[in-house]
Amino acid sequence: MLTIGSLANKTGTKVQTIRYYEQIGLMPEPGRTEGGQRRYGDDELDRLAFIRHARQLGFSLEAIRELLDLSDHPHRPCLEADAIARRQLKQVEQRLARLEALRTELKRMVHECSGGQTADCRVLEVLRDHSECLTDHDEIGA
Amino acid sequence: MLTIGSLANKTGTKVQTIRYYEQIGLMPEPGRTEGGQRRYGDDELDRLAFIRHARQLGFSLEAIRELLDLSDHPHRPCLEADAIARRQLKQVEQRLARLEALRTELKRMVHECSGGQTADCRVLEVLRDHSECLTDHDEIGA
DNA sequence: GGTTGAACCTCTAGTAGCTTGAGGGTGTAC
DNA sequence: GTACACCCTCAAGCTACTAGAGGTTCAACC
Repeated sequence: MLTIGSLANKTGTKVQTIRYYEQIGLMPEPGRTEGGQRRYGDDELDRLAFIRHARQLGFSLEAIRELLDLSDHPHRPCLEADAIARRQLKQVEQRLARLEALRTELKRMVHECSGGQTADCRVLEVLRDHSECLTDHDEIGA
Repeated sequence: MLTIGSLANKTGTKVQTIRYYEQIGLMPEPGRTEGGQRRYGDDELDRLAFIRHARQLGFSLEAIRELLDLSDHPHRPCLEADAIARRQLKQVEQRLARLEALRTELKRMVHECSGGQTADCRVLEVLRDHSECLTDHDEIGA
């Protein structure tokens, strides 16, 4: 039986985060001691490890909810899980493309900085003059 | 003189976002008509364009605040602006490295999916078994 | 001059995915 | 039996916006 703290340690999660996952129904309500402290078993450890791993891969909590649900029904076809992963892969590739464009522009800014006064600063100039910019207008979130 | 709506159009910003920037002090309080509607001039247009461009490059609002401040003092040395940009570049490169690792793992998951039952699903299996995972434990935000 | 309708106003609350803090109770080792 | 690390709940805060309610103003047209 694990306390919430040791579960947190084993999974690289913060204690508050575990309680948060319970609150939103991603983790089940665990057993409690007489005094009301949570105690966890191996099932919960596995489930939390699954969640954290998926989070590290960038899956949203909603996607993880679906994946856990699929994982709980081993006889359903796995097309759905596959679709979720493909969606995630696509998103990752889009973000990569955007970040690569940003890196290019940032590198250009930094390399052209003369080290003089801000009046001549290439960094500020580039930011001021949007016309030199390659990136498009729509999305911002990285 | 521009209304908030046309300023929004010209810069690819939402009206609410402009008001938000004003609220947090990133945009100045503009002049108003007798009826109380905001009216903007070219200075504000430039400032907002600067902000949006910097946001597209992934700078945080706090970083942008510093950059605007530097931009307002053309005779200060530009080392600071350069440092902010370098910091940003570093962050972008870190995120790129992480995303590339994610892409690799996601691709592996997706390509190995057999299309059978969830019980045999490679996607879920990989998520369950953290030991196959290459990514490290610390940061999660993409 | 009157009327219409798009665009404007303020204020509040919601989004994701947590994190932080206040104020207090529990469990265990010595 | 007492110290103290750990646990509890509840509420609020974070970033960077976005959405909606309920009401007002502007500009064009007749």
